[in-house]
Amino acid sequence: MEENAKYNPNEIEAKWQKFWLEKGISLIDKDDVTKEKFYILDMFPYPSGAGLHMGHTESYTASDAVYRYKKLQGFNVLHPQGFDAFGLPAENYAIKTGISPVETTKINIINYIRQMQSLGFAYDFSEQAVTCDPEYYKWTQWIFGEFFKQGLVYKKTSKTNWCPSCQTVIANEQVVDGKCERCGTEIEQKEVPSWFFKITDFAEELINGLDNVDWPEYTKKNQKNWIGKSEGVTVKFQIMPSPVRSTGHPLPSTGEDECIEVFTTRVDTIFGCTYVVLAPENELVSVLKEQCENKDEIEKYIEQAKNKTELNRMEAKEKTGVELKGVRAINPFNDENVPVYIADYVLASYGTGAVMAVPVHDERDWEFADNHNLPKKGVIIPRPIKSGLLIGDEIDNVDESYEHFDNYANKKKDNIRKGIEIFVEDGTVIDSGEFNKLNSDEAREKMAVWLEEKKLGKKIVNYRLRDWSISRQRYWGCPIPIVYSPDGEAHLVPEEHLPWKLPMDVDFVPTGISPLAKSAELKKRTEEIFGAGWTAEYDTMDTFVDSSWYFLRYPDAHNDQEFCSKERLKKWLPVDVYIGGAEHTYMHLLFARFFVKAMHRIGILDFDEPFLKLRHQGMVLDKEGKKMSKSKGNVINPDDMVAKFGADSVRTYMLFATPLEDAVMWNENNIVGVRRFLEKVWKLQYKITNYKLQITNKIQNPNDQNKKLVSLINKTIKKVGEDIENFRFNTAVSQLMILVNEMEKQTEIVAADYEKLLLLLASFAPHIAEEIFQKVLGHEESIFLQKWPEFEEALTKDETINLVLQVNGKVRDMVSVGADIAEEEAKKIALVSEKIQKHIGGKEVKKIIFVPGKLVNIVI
RNA sequence: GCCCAGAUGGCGGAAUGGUAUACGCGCCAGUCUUAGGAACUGGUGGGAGAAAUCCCGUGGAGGUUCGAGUCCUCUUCUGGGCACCA
Repeated sequence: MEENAKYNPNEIEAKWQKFWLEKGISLIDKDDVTKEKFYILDMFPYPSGAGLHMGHTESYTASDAVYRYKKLQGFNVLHPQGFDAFGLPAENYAIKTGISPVETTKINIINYIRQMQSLGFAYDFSEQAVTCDPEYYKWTQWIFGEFFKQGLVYKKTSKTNWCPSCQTVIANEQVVDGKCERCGTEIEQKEVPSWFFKITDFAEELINGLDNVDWPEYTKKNQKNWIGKSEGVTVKFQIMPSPVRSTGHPLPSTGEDECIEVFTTRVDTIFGCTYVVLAPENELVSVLKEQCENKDEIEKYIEQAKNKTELNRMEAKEKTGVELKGVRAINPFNDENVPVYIADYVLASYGTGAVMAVPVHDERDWEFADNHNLPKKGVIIPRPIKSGLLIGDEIDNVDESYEHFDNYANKKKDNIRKGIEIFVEDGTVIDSGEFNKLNSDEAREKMAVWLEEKKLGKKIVNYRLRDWSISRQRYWGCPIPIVYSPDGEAHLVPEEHLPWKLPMDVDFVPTGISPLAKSAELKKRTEEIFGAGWTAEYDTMDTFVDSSWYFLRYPDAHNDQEFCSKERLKKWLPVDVYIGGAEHTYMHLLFARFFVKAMHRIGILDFDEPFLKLRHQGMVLDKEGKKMSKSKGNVINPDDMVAKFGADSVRTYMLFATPLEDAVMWNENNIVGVRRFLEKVWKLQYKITNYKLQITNKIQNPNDQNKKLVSLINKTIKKVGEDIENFRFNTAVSQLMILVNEMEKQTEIVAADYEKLLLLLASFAPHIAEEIFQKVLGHEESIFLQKWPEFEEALTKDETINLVLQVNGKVRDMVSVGADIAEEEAKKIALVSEKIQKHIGGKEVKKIIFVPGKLVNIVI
């Protein structure tokens, strides 16, 4: 070993990457029963032409660190990677250049794998999941088939979001700000036939399952909000002819069933209802308008509403609407008749497509009432509060109870009652007959019972979640395995014909018709198998379908009999840790959970949550904290960073800069810190007492001089392990820095200690650890086949501590004492301290607090 | 508007209710060097002071506590998400 051999990352990194590959260090025996399994999963990337971005780099570094740590701990760790390879960008590129997506995808995947290996990510690439590979999508189609057989798939024509640029339908969940998530074009409304997955069937399970997984709380909350459960009641408002009806003709007879059924979560406010609103699309409107004197006006409004996209309706500043003049509705609770409106702020798709409007207790109704000069009436008032206690329940007369409170509360109550002030919270019910004095929640319960007894309504649960539309009029996706008989009936493509392959003879240019419709190969194949006149489904699947089950494939990716063997499924699933971006808080995670729950219900899986533990990585921003984007020209390429600083430095900096879930500002000036740290680790090799020293886990004759080091090593082993378990990589790295700084101060270090350092470092900076382990310490085996070092709990504790002496909570002195100092002894020491005495200043000591191992606080 | 997350030195950040600012960057001084850089050593929250030392300090205002960056209430600002869901 030359004394002045420099740390040259580019040289050693390439060398060890080759070594690991050749020795198959990252390959695992998936049927090994001798070790406990651990499945750590990354969100697989879309293989774009731009290559891996820094966001991937961060989360894959984190998962790679966990992988290496778990492996050293003796687990059999599955750490797979694949590619979400279907999708629009490849198709758009094909439209532009004429190069087939098959080709570009292949090239991009090779590039991605090269980049991942250059960063030292230890993926087992022998079993990948590549969604555009027929070997993979055969099983996407098979699962679709199972869902189909179980009635979890259906086809319907509906008003859907149409992207004029992509020439395709997209799901509600994929509309961002009313624009296409992928291309940014404004979405239009269009009637398109589409296949749906019945995800709404699983709404309740999708909410409940969240209780059993270790996910960030905000992710769970977001999933729940997305599903949007709301409990309420339906109420039937009987329709009656308007007393102001001017045509003179009698109304067509309205049977008892001729009702407007509204949905509300706030039935406690129903005595304040001053009008009823129907969505323009509500079926009743077409009947009711016939009896209205302003039929033309109504029809015009319906027409307008139809042409508006959902976005326009939502964005409209003013709440528009038209009264159905000639119709009134009777509030079953107080027999009042109120006017009926149609307005597009009411959505046909939610609830019953009709609402009762209570302006004083709902902001939207308030606004609409203002615009149309409708009356307002308040029936819920804030609960009287006295001395912090709710006393509303104890009071017989609500008015009287207010006399005890200040004018503000009194005035507020009056304003609400008169309809001058809005109040949307729960409170106490007034002016509501037999329901007076109840709290909102009690009133809701009693009113629901009242409705159900009289058969005027019932409790129902509503979800915001809608079924998942999966049809796409695109080429580069998984073909939907459906064929149509000449009479137009849909049939599942039988399993023996799977994979139902994507034809190759296709013109990509979008015309609004699915590209597959133009394939002669597909037509020929369909007719040969099924008979003349049969046609194939021309739509392909949403790529979110492909990514909803890929984690089930990894353990057995080459299996052509099953999507995964029963044994491997049982051994490996569910995923222990899943790391990926917070942008998938809604869609991908919800869809993947739906798939697993549906497969569980069918009996294909014996677990019903895919990801036991989930962690998100933050965004990688430029050094000014701005998002990286092509247009800003601030995109950083991982290749350049690896070339400049070395993979180990890039990896370690990624983890050190900030907690995993926080945004990292990529500042090249700061990487020098971890680079210096690695240089220090490198130079420590020249302090080893004897390169050939036998390695043992025992401490070599600890003497007073290295006691501190021994303790520090034990502490570091403990902390780095705990930090990795808890995804606190930043503090793990800083602890290693502290250890290295201490080792540097030693005139010599023993090889055993150095080796421990390397093992702790290996998860973050694998190349330098392997280099020193083999080349300096002379091992002939990879460091990743070793064991995580052990520590002794007793040695992690300091023998002496700095006992903090406080007066009234302020630090006044500090003395070095034994860590196990007793209370009496500590108090005695505190009281004899000159500084403490000075601050006591002869005053009476009221109390002395002692915190073992920490401090004494004297209270005067 | 609603929901979620956050606010700590010049900067990234650390801190089971118990020494606020670990670790790193930057900066200052020194050693070395023809010089620059690199490397190494020491210093580095603000204020007063020759010093000992004292006072103030975790967005703001209150509160709980012997003791609050940490817990509670209100508030301001920033970031992210959702958007008429009755």
